[in-house]
Amino acid sequence: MNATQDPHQRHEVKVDLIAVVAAVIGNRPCALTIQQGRALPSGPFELGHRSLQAGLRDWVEQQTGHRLGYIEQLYTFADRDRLADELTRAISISYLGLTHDERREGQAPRDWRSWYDYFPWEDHRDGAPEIVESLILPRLAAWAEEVEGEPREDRCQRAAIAFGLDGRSWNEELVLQRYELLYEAGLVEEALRKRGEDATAPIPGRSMIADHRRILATGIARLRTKIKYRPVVFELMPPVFTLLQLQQAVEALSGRLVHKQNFRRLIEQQELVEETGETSSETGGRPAKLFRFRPAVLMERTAAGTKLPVIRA
Amino acid sequence: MNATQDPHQRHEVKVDLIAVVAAVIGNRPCALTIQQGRALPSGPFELGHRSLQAGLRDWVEQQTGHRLGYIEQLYTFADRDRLADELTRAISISYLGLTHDERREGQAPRDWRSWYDYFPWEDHRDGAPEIVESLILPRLAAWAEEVEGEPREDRCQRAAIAFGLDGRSWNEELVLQRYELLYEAGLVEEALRKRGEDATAPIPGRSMIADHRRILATGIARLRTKIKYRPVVFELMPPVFTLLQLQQAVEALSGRLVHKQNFRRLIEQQELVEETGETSSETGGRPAKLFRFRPAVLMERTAAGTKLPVIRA
DNA sequence: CTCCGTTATGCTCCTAATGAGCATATGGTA
DNA sequence: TACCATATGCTCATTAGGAGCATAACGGAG
Repeated sequence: MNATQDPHQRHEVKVDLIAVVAAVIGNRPCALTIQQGRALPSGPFELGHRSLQAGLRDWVEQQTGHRLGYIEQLYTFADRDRLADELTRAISISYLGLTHDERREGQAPRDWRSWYDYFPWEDHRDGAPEIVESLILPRLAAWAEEVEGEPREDRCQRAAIAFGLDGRSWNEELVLQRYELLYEAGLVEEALRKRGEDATAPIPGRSMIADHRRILATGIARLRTKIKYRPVVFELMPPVFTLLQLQQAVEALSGRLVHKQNFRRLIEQQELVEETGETSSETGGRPAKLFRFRPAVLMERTAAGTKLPVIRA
Repeated sequence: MNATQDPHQRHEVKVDLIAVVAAVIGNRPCALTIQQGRALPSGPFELGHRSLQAGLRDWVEQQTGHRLGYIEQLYTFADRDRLADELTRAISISYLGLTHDERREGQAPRDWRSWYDYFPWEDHRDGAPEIVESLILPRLAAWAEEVEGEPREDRCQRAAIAFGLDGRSWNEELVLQRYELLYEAGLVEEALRKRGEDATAPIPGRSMIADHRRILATGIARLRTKIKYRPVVFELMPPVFTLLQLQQAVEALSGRLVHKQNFRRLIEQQELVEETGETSSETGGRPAKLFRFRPAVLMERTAAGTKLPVIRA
C-alpha cells in the first residue's frame, strides 16, 4: 500500500498517552506502575483532554491516585507491532514525570517499583552486578557468534560499547541501547514472546506488557542524562534535605557511586542550594546541615547552556 | 466534557508528520521549505507508512524531491488550536533532519531558506542584530509594563534570560523560549492572526503557516544544543572539508563566532577528523589541509556521556 | 567521662580542559 | 619582492575535575 493510493481516506489513529513517573524512595529509584508492576500508567488521548499533558495527568491520577508535578515529553512510538488492527494504527506518546512521593495518611499506597527490578544490570552502585559477567556477556557473545564476518564484528562492538568492555568504561546513560541489544539478542522475555521459541530462558529482570519496559528504559536514560546538566534532581527531593540525601538520590538514579567531597563542591559552586540553618542528626554521625533548593536558580537553570569555544563580547 | 464520559467512543485523531530539514549552504544555516517558504514539508501519517520515520521521508521526498539521511524525532504537538474540527484532534509529530545539499544537475532546485529570514534576532555572528536593541527590547519592555507586580517581574525576568540582559550573556540555545516570548507578547505575525487586532505591526522575521515557525524554532534549538555534545555537524558537511569550513558551519548554526585556534584544538583532541593528505587553496591565504570525518568515531560518539563526579573502579 | 565509630566538612594537590593571544608558515597577488 | 590573508603551532593563565588527607561533631559503648 502506498501513501498516495488513497490520500483522502481518513485513517483512524489511536493515540495512547503513557507515563514514566519517577521517584526516589529510600535510596531506590522507582517507577510508578499499575497491574502489579506489569504496566506503566496509560490511557487513550481523548476529546475531553485539553492537551496531551492534561490527558496524561488525568490518566495517571485516575489509575494511581498520584497527581503529577513536573513532566516532560519523552518520545512518540508507532511501530508495526503496535498496529491495533488492519485499519488502525496505534501511537504512544510517552512522558517522563518527576515526583517526590509523600505518602499521606489515608491514601491508597502507590505501586512504586524499583527500576532495578526491571533492569538488574543497571545498578552499579556496588560494582558491576554479578549477572552481567556470569550471564549477560556470555549470552551476548554467543549471539554474536551466530553470524559471520562484518555482522559479528558489529554485534561485538555494540555489546562492548553498551557494557563498557575492552577497556571502555561503563556509561550509565546507555540504558536504552542495552535493553535494545538484549532484546535483539533474544535475551529478554518481551523478545521471546513473539518468536514462539520455547528455547532459551530470558535473563533476570522483570518484564512488562507490550513495550512498556522499553519506554521505561527510555525514561531512565533520559533522566540519567538530564540530571547532569539540569537541576532536575530537586523535583525528586523533599523540600528540605541534607547533601548526603541529595547525593544518594543521584547515586540511585545514575546507578553509580559518587565522590562525596567533589559532589559537594559541585553542588556548592553551582549555587543550587542554600542552608536552612537547621541540622539533622538522623544519619548517625555528625549532624548534617539541612538545605533547600534555591528557587531563583530554577528559572535561570532552564537557561544554562553548554560550551562552545565562543568569542566573548 | 470528561475523559470518562464515553470511554468507548473511538475518537479520530489526525496525525501529521512534519520535518525540519537543515543544511548549511554557503555560511547560511537553512531549512527546507515548501510553498515559497511559508511551510515546512509535512503530510498525514498513513496506513501505508511502515513507520513514522518512513512516512516522514516519503512526504519530504514527495514534496521537495529531497531524500533524507539522518533524522531524529523532535517533539509531538497537540494543541487546542490544532483542533481540525469538533470531533477530530490533530497531532503533529515533528522530526529534525540533517543533510548536506549536493545540488546535482537536472534536479529541481530545493527551496532552502535561511533560518535567519524567520528569526533575524538569532544571528549574532556580527554582534547582536540591530533590531534587538531598537525594536524587540523596547516592545518587550512595553509588554511587561502592561501588568503590575509579580507578573511584571516575571515578564521582565523572562525577557532578561531569553535575550541575555542585565549582565547575563546571550544563550544561543534559547531559540524556542525567545520565539514563544515574542509570541506571547504579540510581536510576531502568528500571534496577531487570531487576535483580530489591527493594532501593532509584527517585528521583522518571516512568518509561516499554522505553528510551523514554532516547530522550526524547536528544531534550531535542538540542533544548537546537540551540536555541542554529539558530532552531528558532520551530517551537514561535504565528505571532505577544511577546518575553517567546519568552523563556519558551526558558526552559522550557533549564530555566533568561535575562537579559531581553540576550535581546532577541540576538534583535534576529540579525534573526530583525519587528514586526507590533500590541501585546498580556495580560501585566499595559505592552503588549508583537507579533512574527513573518522567513521569509527561515529559509533563511539553516540555513546559519549557527560560528567558526574563518579568514583572510578 | 573518654574512646570510638560514623558522618560532615574543609582543604590541598595535581592534572586536564578552557579562554586568549602571540608568532610563524605558506599560498596568491600587486 | 613585499604584502595580504588564512593556516597552524604554541604559550600562559585560569578554571574545572579527580583523589584523598585532616578535622569536626554527635551518639554510644566501655
